[in-house]
Amino acid sequence: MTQDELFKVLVAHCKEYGFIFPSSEIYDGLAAVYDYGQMGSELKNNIKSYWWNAMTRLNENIVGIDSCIFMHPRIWEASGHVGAFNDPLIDNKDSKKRYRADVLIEDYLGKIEEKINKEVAKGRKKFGDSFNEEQFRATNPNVLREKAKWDTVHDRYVAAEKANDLAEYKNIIVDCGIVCPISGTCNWTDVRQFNLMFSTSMGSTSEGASTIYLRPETAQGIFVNYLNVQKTGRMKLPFGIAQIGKAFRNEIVARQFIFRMREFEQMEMQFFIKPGTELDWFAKWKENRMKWHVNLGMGAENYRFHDHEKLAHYANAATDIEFNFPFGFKELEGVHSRTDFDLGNHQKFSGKKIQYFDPETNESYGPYVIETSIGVDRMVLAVLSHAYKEETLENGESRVVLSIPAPLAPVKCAVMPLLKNNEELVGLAQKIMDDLKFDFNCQYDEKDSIGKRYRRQDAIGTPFCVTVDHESLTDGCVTIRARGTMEQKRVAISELRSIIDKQVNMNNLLRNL
RNA sequence: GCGGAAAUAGCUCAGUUGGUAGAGCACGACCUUGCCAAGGUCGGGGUCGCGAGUUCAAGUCUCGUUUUCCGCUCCA
Repeated sequence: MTQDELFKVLVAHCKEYGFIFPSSEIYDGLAAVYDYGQMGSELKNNIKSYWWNAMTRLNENIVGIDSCIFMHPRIWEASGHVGAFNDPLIDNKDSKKRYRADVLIEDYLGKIEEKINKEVAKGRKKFGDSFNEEQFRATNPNVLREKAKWDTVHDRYVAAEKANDLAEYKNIIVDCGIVCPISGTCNWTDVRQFNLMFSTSMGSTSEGASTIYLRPETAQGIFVNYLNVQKTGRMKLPFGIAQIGKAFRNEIVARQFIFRMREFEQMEMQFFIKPGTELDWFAKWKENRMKWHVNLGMGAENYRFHDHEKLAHYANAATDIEFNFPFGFKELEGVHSRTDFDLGNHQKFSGKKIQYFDPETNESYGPYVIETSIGVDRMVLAVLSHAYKEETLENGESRVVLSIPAPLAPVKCAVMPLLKNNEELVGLAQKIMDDLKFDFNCQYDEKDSIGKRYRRQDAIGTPFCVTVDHESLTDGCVTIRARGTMEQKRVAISELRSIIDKQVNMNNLLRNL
């Protein structure tokens, strides 16, 4: 099976066994939005819990918050999202190429400048030492003609930009005869604005309403609460704030199942530090985060760092932790050194002083930030795509098994009576179920043959199956069967809890960090 | 967003030159069954993605639309 086929089969498996459904499916679905089903939400919760506890419990200087999706609109100006996420785009209908309309016009203006410069150079050559550039520019007809053209276009461009007049952008492009460099034609679509942020309005009356955005990242909720947390938590640098929450991006193309969705969930931690120490902390968090991933036991060879050569406007160091998905190594988590870009801008835009008074040096400064940011949905996909296996058994039959790391598995244990028409077996199985359900997510199943029930549990990644037979009624023992090896052992009912706990308890994972 | 392909039962699919929708698996009930799925009997389930049009008649032809997949594009 190719990786491509594997991916398709995985998507089907996710739907069939209640992990992930297309959103609004009975209404034909909604593009690039997916819902988590009864199994998927358990898996997702377990992943979040592994991250949250690793951050907030294992680090005394990291605390968690839960900020809102709605935030003051000015926050997105301060963060740079309003500027950077708003591009006027235009397509050439012949070459099918897409351009930024403003860039096309600026390039055109640049070409006119080039022409003028050429004329000036010609004049300089012609007149030699007696050349007076100012006078030449003011009198030469060729220069004057080009300069007039430049002025007209530039004025229109500036006005259009100021008024955000998309139709005028297109008029300028058409009027100037700007052509697509690929097709050479002037066959353009209308200019459209692609704002990656979703917006809605707050206020119940239309005249009193203001536009607010659904957050495109959770990080800003942490930055705007920096002062609150630092003061009320009596936090001293270095310290971190962790958060798990939904974010929304109106992606032009959202595809690859839950890898790129329009509504997604992030787990972000912003670590505040003294300026100048950022590269040390950056290296430390890189290592720390990689350890968290590898600790799940899905194979160190399936992860790699991808250091950014080209840095975003806010960063002075950045790396991705990539995972070997069925469609190749792709970003799973980002670790960024964000300098004081965010806090500094919030200080500027809000007018509130956002500084840290360092009691050791008696000086005040704006903290620097190391960010770790991981997509929960990508993490779910990483776990599922790694876990999915089709095995051929010794007897020639095949089984589908999800080798999900046991602490992350949605169901930890299935309890089943060997026969369903026996009141005693059913009664004992239910008694065991009632006992274990306080410690683990358990499933009771009495339908179909025992082998079939085992396969059903394999397909959702349940680490243990417990089977009650006639002997159990007298000897107090049951058969426990392991997902990975399919091996069965006879154990005392009283030991069940500790046997299962050993494998599925998340604290054992955390202890290895 | 552009181009191409696809959409029939929960799943995988069949359905002839247009003539009132089928199979296997799955699902439910009962029987059978002593540990790695698919034994028996009976049963439920589809306005063929949605909306128009052509036609005496549309799952089938035409147009539109939605969703998915592939390629391009985009991804501070």
